[in-house]
Amino acid sequence: MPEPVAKFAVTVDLVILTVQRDVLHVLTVTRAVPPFEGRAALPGGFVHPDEPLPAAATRELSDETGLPHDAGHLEQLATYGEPGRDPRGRVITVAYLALLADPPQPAGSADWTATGPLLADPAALAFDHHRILSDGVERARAKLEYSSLAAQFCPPEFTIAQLRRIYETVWGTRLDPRNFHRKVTGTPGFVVATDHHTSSDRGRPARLYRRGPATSLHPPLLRR
Amino acid sequence: MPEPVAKFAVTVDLVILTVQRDVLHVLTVTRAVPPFEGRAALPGGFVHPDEPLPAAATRELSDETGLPHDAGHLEQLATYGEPGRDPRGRVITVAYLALLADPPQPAGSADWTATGPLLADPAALAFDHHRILSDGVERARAKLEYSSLAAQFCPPEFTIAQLRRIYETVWGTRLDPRNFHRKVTGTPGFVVATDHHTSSDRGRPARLYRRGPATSLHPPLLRR
DNA sequence: GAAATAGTGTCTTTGAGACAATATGGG
DNA sequence: CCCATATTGTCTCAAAGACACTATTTC
Repeated sequence: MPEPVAKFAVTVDLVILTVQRDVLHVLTVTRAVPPFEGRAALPGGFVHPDEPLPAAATRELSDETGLPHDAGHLEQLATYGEPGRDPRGRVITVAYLALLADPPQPAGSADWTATGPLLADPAALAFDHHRILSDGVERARAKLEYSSLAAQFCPPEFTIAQLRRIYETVWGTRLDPRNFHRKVTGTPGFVVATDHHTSSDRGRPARLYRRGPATSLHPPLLRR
Repeated sequence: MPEPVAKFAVTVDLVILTVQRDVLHVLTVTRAVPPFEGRAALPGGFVHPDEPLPAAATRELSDETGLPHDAGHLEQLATYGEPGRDPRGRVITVAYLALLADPPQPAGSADWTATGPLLADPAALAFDHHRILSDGVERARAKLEYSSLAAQFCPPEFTIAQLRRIYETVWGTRLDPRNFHRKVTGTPGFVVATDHHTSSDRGRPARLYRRGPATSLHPPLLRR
């Protein structure tokens, strides 16, 4: 006796993070219709019938940012399916985490929002998006420790100080510039030196680096 | 113009790991019907209409093992939804990872299978379960480094040597018993000493410990 | 030259790894 | 006693953190 198989609406929601002016920002959209009309929410949308989940995430990402499909870093975060998380009915959402370097100003009702106030107020975002954002930010924080992901927040060429400010912004800590420099340049494959330098606004010009081939950091760069 | 919302069958699949006789095992079921009839698969089942995802995972876990709902460790692993991963149609599965200490022999067609051969042969398991198992084992391996999860593979009271063999089994490495002992007993909250001892089969009797309150390890216990 | 930032060198401390030495049970 | 395993101690090395010092730019 085969029991009837329940079917569910499935969406993809995106936590798209970037660092702007030394503040961690997330892309939000303002909801134009109930429920949560006028409230900020994470961008997302329904998965198409024959669409792979990563394809849906990539599609939403470029729709919302206007960036090409291969821009930045994208990984699956987690899946949220509490009955009642959407007042309209049962919706299961697969959340993805994206990290971008200096993306363009988005079109439509989308905008970059500082994560600080959103994390402090559990009701600032619609649905259970506060929880999803919290999980996304925590994942990003944790991965900076043992992966080279921080460089995904930087443009193709960047200084060690820029990379350090990424860590300081995401972690909310201070790092010793000198020890950080030694650690980063001493980890094989993390960054690759170019022969370009910044035209310094103040102080000695800094060498520019590119992302190296390494994906994981051994030993890790631990938070205090 | 609201586009029609596609609906999907959603299942929960389980990677249930345990260590038996110094070998990492996973719970598998033998499929009784096509597709993949007679092939081993991870246990799982459809999510009920108003059932939270963790509830579905817990339900499947106790159905398959006969264990109470609060036994062992259970966490969400990842979600797999490739069109075509199930030949019968589009099915999205939310995979969970469970870690158990000396569970009972399961009933029905379920059985404990050594992970080694399953990981070596991508076609040993039905569907995309090879990928799911690989991800689950890799998650467990990684989490042993920076969490106290290894103790979840141990009975309520265990020796440091038992705990060490968990690490050696899951990682496939050798660890120095003396350095491991210092590290584990020196990490606050990882293990708590009891005043019980083993009745030694050979050698000096070992003190028995319980799981401590700590959940994360700082600094981590890194693989070589 | 003064100020600012980049980058190097050095010392101290912490913790991992190697391994000797000691403790305590069973034959 | 001998053997095996548990547990402690000691030494060495690698890497993190503190911080003096040098380098190179703008003003």
